[in-house]
Amino acid sequence: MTTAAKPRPADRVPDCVDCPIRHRAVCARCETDELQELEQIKYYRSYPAGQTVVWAGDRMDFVASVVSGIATLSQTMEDGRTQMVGLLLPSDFIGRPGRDDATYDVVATSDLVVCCFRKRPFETLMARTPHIGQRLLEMTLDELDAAREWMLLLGRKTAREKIASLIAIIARRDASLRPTGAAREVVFDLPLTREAMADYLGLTLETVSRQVSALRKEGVIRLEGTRRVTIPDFERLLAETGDDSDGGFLV
Amino acid sequence: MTTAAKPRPADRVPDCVDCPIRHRAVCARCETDELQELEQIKYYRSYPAGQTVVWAGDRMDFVASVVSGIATLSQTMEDGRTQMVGLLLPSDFIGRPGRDDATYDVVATSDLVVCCFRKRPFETLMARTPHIGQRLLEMTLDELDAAREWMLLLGRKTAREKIASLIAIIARRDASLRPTGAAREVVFDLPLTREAMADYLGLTLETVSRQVSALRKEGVIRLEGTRRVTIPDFERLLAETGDDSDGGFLV
DNA sequence: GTCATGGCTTGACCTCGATCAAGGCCGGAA
DNA sequence: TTCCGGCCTTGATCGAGGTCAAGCCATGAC
Repeated sequence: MTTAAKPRPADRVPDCVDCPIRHRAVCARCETDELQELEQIKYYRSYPAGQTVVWAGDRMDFVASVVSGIATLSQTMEDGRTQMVGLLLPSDFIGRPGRDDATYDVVATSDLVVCCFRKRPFETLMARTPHIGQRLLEMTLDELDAAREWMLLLGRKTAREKIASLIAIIARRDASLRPTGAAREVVFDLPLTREAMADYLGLTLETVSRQVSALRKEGVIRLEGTRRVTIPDFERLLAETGDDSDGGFLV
Repeated sequence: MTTAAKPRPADRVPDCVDCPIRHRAVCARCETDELQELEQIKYYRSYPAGQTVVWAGDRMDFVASVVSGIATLSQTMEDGRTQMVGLLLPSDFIGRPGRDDATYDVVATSDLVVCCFRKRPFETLMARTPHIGQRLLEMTLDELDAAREWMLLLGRKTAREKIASLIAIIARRDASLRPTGAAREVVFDLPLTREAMADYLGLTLETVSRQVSALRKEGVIRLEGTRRVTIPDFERLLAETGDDSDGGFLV
């Protein structure tokens, strides 16, 4: 369906790292007109670390995709107990086509840049462009698997296993994992405060702190400051997660 | 897009209660050919209560939709700890297009009838029929919301709140809720054993039993036998769930 | 009838993680 | 420099829920 006559925007933005949705859902498979249409309804927003992007219950007139930085998705009970229900990393999707009100709080954990699309036009475009919907279905199914994996963690794992699991997941996802050090060490920064980790794991921040200290004292991890983590032996860490030896988390 | 010339199968199966996917995803919006195609790749299976329908890791060459009965979705750790991650009621979808191996155990909790579709043809049909994918996206997003709501329950609620929440959810879903008794009482049967409830709530069966007894002794619920529950005052039950007063769970 | 079985309840006890409290560390403002 | 506030650590204590154990009750086999 590619129109040869028109210039192809895909050529202008070959890698398109600035806008994951367009890259992952559209570039590779859709034609020029749709790309241009997406271009017209998109805009960028950025938030400093700590700022709330969306409050649960707010009206949302856009959907968005994380470009850089980290955000969290969380719910809070009347009495203040809060549970994080998702961690949003670059390329993750925010918002739900077909729903007008936000269900969760979205908070920027680090400085954050998102690529927004006005919701109505996006929905219209989606209705006409199956690829976008299919890509979204794929992403949603992945998120569902991650949520269910997390249910096992929240319901059945011990505090120590929870901490080990979280560290393993973040380590796996983190870019700096790839250039593995000579000694197969993994080094990365925790993108979350102890409190945020507690909210994610269904623990208190004191318990998080104690368990992190315990893992450090036993040599499962090493710490520089409170954020920078070195994992000398990834297998050993995995053994602490309680997961099956081989793969474990899909997150 | 309806073809006037051909007989419309939708007329033959106006309510189509025997096959929710076809009904909800297709009947109302797609044309004859697709309906007939679905017809050709579908078949029914039934399982007695207690039987495992699919084991995690099994190869799955079908997707399916619950026609009647109740099934559960659960994961088990190496040492036997298990966590239920979903409750499948009639019209719920089983399986994931694009994935060949089952991620979770599916167990029939009551006698169960499912409507299966051979996976490859279903995927092919889906690629050509946007409505099916859209419907599936909608259902998946709902499941994701339910899973996240459950994460709050697992991570932050007390045993008593968990039990109250589960009872409220089941009561809401249950058909016999509608013909509300004169005194606004709600009566229904728990479709789960105490052990299954424990697996769902991240508790032990003893704790479930104790908390159910406590709610009974305090008059929040009444019991006939162990399964049949009467809720004399639904508001009072809701007050025990820890949820916001108004709506609460979307499940 | 009796026996076995599966599902449930209840009690006694213990442990893991929450709670309460104090203090350390570090970076930024004055 | 000092001071302050955010973030983190550690200790002491408490309690919700887990664990272990005994027993109940209904059903079905024999």
